[in-house]
Amino acid sequence: MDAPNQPSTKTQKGEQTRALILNTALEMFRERGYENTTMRAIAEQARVAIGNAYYYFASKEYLIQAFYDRIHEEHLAVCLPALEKERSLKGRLLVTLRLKISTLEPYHQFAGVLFKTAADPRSPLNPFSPDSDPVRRASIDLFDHIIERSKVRVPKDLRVELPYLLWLYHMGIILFWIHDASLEHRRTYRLIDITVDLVVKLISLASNPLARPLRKTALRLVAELREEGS
Amino acid sequence: MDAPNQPSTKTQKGEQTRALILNTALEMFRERGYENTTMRAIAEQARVAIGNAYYYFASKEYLIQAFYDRIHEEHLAVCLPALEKERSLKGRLLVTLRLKISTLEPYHQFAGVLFKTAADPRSPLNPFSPDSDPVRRASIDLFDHIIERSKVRVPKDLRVELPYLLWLYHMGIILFWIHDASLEHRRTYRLIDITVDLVVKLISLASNPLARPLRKTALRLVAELREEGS
DNA sequence: GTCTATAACCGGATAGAC
DNA sequence: GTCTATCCGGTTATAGAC
Repeated sequence: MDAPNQPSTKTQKGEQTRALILNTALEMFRERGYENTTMRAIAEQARVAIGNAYYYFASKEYLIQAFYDRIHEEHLAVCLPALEKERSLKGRLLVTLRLKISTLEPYHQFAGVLFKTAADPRSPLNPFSPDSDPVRRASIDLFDHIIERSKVRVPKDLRVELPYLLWLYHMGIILFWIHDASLEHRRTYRLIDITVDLVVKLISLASNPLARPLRKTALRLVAELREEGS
Repeated sequence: MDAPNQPSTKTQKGEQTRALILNTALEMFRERGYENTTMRAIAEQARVAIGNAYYYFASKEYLIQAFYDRIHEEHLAVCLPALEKERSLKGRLLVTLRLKISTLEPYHQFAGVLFKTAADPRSPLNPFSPDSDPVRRASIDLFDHIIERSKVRVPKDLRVELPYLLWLYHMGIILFWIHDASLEHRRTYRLIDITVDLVVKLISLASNPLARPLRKTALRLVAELREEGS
């Protein structure tokens, strides 16, 4: 079952061409920014016809969707090995978030566009949209893995929602990073240090049996907000 | 000192033309949405040349900036009288937020675009950008007024940051509303009810002398995040 | 199923005359 | 302040080749 934006690159060659176009585009985005890179220029640089670019990517925005996938893969590649050495939840979260930011680093100036389109509820690039389902799931799964293989014990009800909540939190960090103009994004790293500490403490507090009623209420609210429609 | 996007409409006639274009645009946005309304169509409907529209609004997006101003004015007009009858902080926040949503109501389907552009750090429409300074200040001032004329007592350090924090909170509510597809946006109103209650309780907790150290830490974090640059 | 080449459409934005 | 003409780039359409 292919997503509508992934026009079934069935053949070997098709796969290659698709990758070629995407790589070319991402490189150009990094170097000159998104707006300054025209579809014509991407096609020319990749030495394909412009129609071909549109054959693989329904629109310029879909190149961004593909970028999400790419980033997630790269992040996993560095993150999973690093996680092997960390068993505390705090350490695991720190590693994950820091590596996420460093993976995104080369694209900082281009990242504004990401969230720009991502914030439109009708855009397929909205991380909550159906089109983003696969990446989002994969990303949430990572947080599930982080909890699962850590030493923490959390109550079942919280355990279920926690990966999603941590994913939301991580989106917040990225949003901050996008706006962060400090040198080497030190403020983002500082924010990570501070908030990871808070988050872990909060989880521990919420796991206390005494906090059960409050936790139930809070989780009901969360569940309600996640619902779609009516 | 005029903002760069407000090309000094000094003359009577200029003021009129500007208003005409803006009104026409907003009406068309409401009826057919932002993307489906072309600058050409706006100009035609308003019976001005397209170049003239660009004389008053540097880009199509700047019409949105003007929309912010307009909404804020309308909100104030209904909100201030209603606030006269409410002295409790909780009641005042409820009134303010509910009226904000109802003021925005006619523009719900067009609102996606707002946050779309608003999320781009380089966009002048970003509510944190210098161009948005006047509206943002005015909006934060409203929250200052809400606290000031209410019965609550909050410690000085918190008092200073509170208007900004409440403004942020209100932005979060709007973001939720934009994504809210429920009938008559009931979920947003429910969210307001629940969270206003939480917020007020939290303020009261944070005002407790025992909470002083924690409050100091939290406020330092907030202050740090607000800083610009380096 | 992939891919090319080319022309055309559409709408945001700009230039320069008046 | 206002207009017309033009540019530019995303996107589509066409028609055909491997």
